Amino acid sequence: MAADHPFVRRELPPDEGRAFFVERGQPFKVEILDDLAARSSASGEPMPPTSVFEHGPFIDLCKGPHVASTGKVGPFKLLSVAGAYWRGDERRPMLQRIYGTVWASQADLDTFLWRREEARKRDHRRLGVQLDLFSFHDVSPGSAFWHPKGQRIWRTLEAAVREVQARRGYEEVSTPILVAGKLWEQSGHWPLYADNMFRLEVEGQPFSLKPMNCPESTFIYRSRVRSYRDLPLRYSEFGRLHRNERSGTLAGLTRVRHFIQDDAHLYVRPDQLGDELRALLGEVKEVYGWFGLQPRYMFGTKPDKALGDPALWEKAEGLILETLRESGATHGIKPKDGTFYAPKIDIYIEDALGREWQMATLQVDLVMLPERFDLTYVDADGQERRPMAIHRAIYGSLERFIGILVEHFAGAFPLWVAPVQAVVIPIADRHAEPARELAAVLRRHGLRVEVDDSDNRMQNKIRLAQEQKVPYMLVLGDREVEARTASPRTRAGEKQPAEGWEALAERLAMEVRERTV
RNA sequence: GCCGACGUAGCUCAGCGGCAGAGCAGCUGUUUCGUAAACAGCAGGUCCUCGGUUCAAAUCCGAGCGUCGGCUCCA
Repeated sequence: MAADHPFVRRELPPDEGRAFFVERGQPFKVEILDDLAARSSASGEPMPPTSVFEHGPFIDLCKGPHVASTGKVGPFKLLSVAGAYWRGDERRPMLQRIYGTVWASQADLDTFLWRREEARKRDHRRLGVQLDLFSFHDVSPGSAFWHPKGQRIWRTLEAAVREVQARRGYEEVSTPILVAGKLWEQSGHWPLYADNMFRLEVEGQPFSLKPMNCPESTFIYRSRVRSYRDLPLRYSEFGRLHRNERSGTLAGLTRVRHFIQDDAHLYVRPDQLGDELRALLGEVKEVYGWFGLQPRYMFGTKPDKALGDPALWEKAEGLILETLRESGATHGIKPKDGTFYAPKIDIYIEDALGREWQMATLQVDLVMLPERFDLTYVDADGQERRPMAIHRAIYGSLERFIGILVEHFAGAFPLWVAPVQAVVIPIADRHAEPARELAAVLRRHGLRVEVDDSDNRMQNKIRLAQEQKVPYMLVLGDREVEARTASPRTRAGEKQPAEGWEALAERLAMEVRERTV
């Protein structure tokens, strides 16, 4: 780079260019040239000349453009080395790829690296250890072990969505984890997805751990004759799922083999579809609002290999689009991104670092559950009709959702989610008993509270609570014990005026109830 | 699954053929303290596992497992 070699573009006649790379033993370059030749002969256009760039002793095939010389390359840093399949095809040879980043100025490069470092610091795998939320062990790769504090978060999120579901007319069900292979033959998953399922044999019969809940919920639907008056039926299930992800793809909580979904299946009459979709969009908005997240919607339309009546698809797609439009929500369209049995709406969010994540999903199932499992209801005219099924998950995988929350908040969860909402800090031993009394008052208001009655100094107790990202530290010394007050300090470092115990408890409980972000 | 790197105390890491180390955390004692680290002592190990090379292996080689960065996959 210091040598400042100029990049020189040269054009060679196609056959000469090809011969050049053959001679140098570069089969991949030759393949690209042959493809170009094949494409131009197919389109009838003349083969363009082969353009190469050279700088110093190095000559390579490239369409360009390039910067003028090696000295013009901005501040850069090489980041990593990894294998990459030739032309992205795993059946083809793997090449070594070197990753690097180049910026116009040193300041830009520094900013990029700083952001990268920030992301590393708030990595949920790192914070999960630091905050004692969960761990991973090689006795069960790809499956989280939830520690008490992580489980508190889990339970809190679960309770919150249960509350919404109860209010919105869901009924909770639970179905077996271990199911016969014939279920997946019926659903159509067996031939396609058997590799992704954990399979085992029970008394000579194939069984599997369920990778999804949907087929089993149809057994509850079919357990009796359904009337048009029964619909919509909304079955929610916190289903424990196992998917045999390939070992190299596992990553913390975001890509696991075992997870729990806040799943639900809604069985609706065609005339109810619009109302249900509207309600579901409202549900998504409500739930994501608790975390200050703005959902964005992506409409995935009919893929080429879709099953079912095209007219039905068209009708469903029309309804979805109309519902999205009238909801006023930001939405885009991903053509042909639906599943083979359903057009769908995927929900995306952007986190605090500007990264985009796919979260919830709503699928309008026209085929799989209704037809493959032969679902019917008796309509007003006495005729048997097919219901539609909506698959929906709001958090999606709880594991993944919590992982994303950890990174979004950098471990500093909103009060209502925080596993420890307040730590009471007695300054000296003589304040320990009143501190326990204060904690009892707070717990009566449903708050998750700990007392740090260790013989550490107050400063150290604050530091520890700060490291655990506890929202409130309640300091208790002679003055507070005398007045039956406590001096709150927030994890942002703000010192709040001393406050009476009962008033403090009510204030925090209110903040929890309102799910303030 | 594929390519590459990594795996040492609970955590973060050093050591890289010749006695197993540090800081933090833990335990014990002293200290009772006013808003981000009191002091001292003690204890803590299958150096991921198995095999090989060597007089000698945490260290070198091979295989397996796991993790990380990518690739592919993600119904």
